[in-house]
Amino acid sequence: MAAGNDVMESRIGRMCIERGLKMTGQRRVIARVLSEAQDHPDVEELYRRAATLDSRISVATVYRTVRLLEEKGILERRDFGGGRARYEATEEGDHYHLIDVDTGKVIEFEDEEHARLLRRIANDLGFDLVSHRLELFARKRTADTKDESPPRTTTARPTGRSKR
Amino acid sequence: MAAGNDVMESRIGRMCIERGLKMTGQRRVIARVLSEAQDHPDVEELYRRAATLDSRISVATVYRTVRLLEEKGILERRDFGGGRARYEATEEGDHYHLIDVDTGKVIEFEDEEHARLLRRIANDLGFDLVSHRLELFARKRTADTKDESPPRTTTARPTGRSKR
DNA sequence: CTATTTGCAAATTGTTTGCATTAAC
DNA sequence: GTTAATGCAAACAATTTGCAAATAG
Repeated sequence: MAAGNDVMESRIGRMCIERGLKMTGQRRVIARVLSEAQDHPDVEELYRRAATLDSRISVATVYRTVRLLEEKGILERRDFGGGRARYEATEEGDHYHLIDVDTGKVIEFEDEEHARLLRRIANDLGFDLVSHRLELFARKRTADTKDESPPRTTTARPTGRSKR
Repeated sequence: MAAGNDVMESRIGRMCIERGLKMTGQRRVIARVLSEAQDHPDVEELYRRAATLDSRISVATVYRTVRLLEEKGILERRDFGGGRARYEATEEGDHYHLIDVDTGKVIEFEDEEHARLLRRIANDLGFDLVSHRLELFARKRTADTKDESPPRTTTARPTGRSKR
């Protein structure tokens, strides 16, 4: 394995540079943490992970950084309930989140049909869709539950990333 | 016009009684304010309106009351961004909100197809849908924008209530 | 060098809570 | 009467900010 795990700028670090952001030590660390996150951490958690890599970092800086990166379009803020904002790197194409109400685990999925439907709805009301928010809160299906949904074929599918 | 605007219990006031809640003066006032609201007021706004009708009322009571009514299923809490919770009376059938990003105005709409689609998505992922959240953020269509949506007929339609 | 960024602690914002007092039922 | 509800102010949790010191470019 060849991965300059300390010399090379993280993916998000590179994006920061592209946008002309000053790369301080703490910013680089936070960028790395964000680049490596496979979940949707809140600021507290980001701070914890960042502090592990470099202890001279403060929560205030984490707050300032995520806000900055959100403004730059590098990050997206999510609200899965529970009062604290959670973050994930901006990705191509919309995806949505299903939150397991029992475990808090977050599952991502895509759904083309859905995105189209929303755009149409806004259009029908005389608006252009700027953005939207969708969260499903659900519970793992119990073995016995019979399939009651229409027989139509599915467009939904998990994107693979599974979350805390 | 015949409307005992002070003698009769408001719609939500009646619901409180049905569920055996003790009807204090302030609770009655808050219930009336909620019953008459045609929008999605936050606590601050509810407090302002309630205080107009009866000044001996405190924000704490408004907070306690909306929480109570939400637990009782009489009210629903919404989050349209902006940090504060907003409330509206529980209604039959799901409806969604489109927030005009320029004016902050909220438009409600229903969409049967949509609700079905969400249930199916959860199902396909192996879950039973417990609840969901959907908000559209949009901008009034500029006159020139051509219709680019599929020619299929619409299921979305405004429910009539238009909001702040 | 100069403009930004950081740390720290204090400040803000939305909301909750403890406790003595008041009011429903 | 008793139990629950209220007001007030203090407590909280998440996030923001002022300012002097540190640092990237």
